[in-house]
Amino acid sequence: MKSVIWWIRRDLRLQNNPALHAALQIKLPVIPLFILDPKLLENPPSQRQVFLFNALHSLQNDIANLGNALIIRKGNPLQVLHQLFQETEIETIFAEEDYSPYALQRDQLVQQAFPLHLIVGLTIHHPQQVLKSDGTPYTVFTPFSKNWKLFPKNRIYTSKPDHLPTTPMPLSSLELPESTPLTSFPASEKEANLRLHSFLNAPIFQYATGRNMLDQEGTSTLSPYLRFGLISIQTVYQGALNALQTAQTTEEKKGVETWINELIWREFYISILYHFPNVLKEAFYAHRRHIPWHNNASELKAWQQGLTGYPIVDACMRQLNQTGWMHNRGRMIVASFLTKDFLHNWQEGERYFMQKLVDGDPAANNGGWQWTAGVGTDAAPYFRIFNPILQSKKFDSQGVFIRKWLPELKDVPKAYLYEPWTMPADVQEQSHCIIGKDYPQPIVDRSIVKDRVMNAFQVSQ
DNA sequence: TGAAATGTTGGGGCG
DNA sequence: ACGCCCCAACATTTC
Repeated sequence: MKSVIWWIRRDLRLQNNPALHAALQIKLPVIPLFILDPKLLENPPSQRQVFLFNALHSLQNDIANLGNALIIRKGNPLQVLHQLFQETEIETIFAEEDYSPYALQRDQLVQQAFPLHLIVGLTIHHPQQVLKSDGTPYTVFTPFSKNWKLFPKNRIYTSKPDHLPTTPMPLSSLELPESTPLTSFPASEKEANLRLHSFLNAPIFQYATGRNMLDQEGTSTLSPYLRFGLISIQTVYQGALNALQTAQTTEEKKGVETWINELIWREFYISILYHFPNVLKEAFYAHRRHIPWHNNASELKAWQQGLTGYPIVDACMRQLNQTGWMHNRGRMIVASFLTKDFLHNWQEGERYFMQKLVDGDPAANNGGWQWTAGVGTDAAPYFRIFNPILQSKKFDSQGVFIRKWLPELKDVPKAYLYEPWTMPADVQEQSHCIIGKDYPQPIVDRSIVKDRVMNAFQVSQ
């Protein structure tokens, strides 16, 4: 008897899974397969990889509860599939389509050798679908989002199947190494659904303002779960549409709409990477590819470690280092700081974020960095420079966030918290925080920043 | 999904 | 009553 492979890549879930749904339609035994591709594995493992392994463990349990077994194999996907096709009779392979340059190339090679059916599911719309009237891709967000909203949504909603027909012959599977759970992001499909629910329950209605507050839990924190598909974007989007129906005030409606916009930003950057894969190597705009960056190695290091002397920057970086996640407002602040205040090449920041972020996704991460640096699609103008002091006063108005991540500033009075270098010597002593010893002097003199950025960007034109 | 500089307006104090 | 100045609040411009 033949079987069907459900090749799992970025869709580690049972509920509302279009690829699994398609595989079940065939009415043959299903082989749930995950391939550990050495090209995508890191040593030592990043927090993202730990999250992935945790999620695989969880999926393994969920699949076992359906009377089937998740098969994990290690190696080049072509070779792994070749081996499987020799071990057992396989009718076809179903997988959710992935649009990163590496995934596209990999799947193209697999398709030349095997019957691989790619199903749309990573995004609501295929990147080929939302195009300008002349057939070329959008490079500006607003018209993209308008058009995106016009397209009818293909809604395949499938609840968790209650049975997964299994092959009569057991297939061998790799034992996953034990990995400790990430405290901030327990990796299971159930957790993803819980997070969506609690977000839709209240925070989404204040999202328009709440999303900016560093000291509040105003965001969904779904990004790692969407990154690996522990929840479906369709489920998430439908939840938001339902919230839109129940929104009472215009403010609440605005909150929901703002969040939906963020989901569209996600698809916008996936689309940009799909149509312009070169953005992973260079700035989207040719005239922004030769900026004379300052690129100081010790400044980069201070930024990475959260030791720049600017509290909000350091707090955000330490949140990233410790949890593998950073608030979106924080990402903008620290990215602006690296690329503008330090005038450091955005690609170095992009790389560091990819190393550290549990939700690190090449499309969104690249898009965000090019946006902040002012070198990419629909980018912030290059002269838009975030003032870390103003930003922290605005979005961490009580200083709760700074104190949480910078224990050395715990006792610093609020009046000096945002600019600790202004503390008189006696106050430094009283608050057990000697500037230059317990907490660094600010590394860059912000009064030179704007001129330096303006010069660098003008030279590059 | 800036920030700072510059411009405009309007209310109140005051001679 | 009126003009003048000051200045905060808001709007516009500039990078």
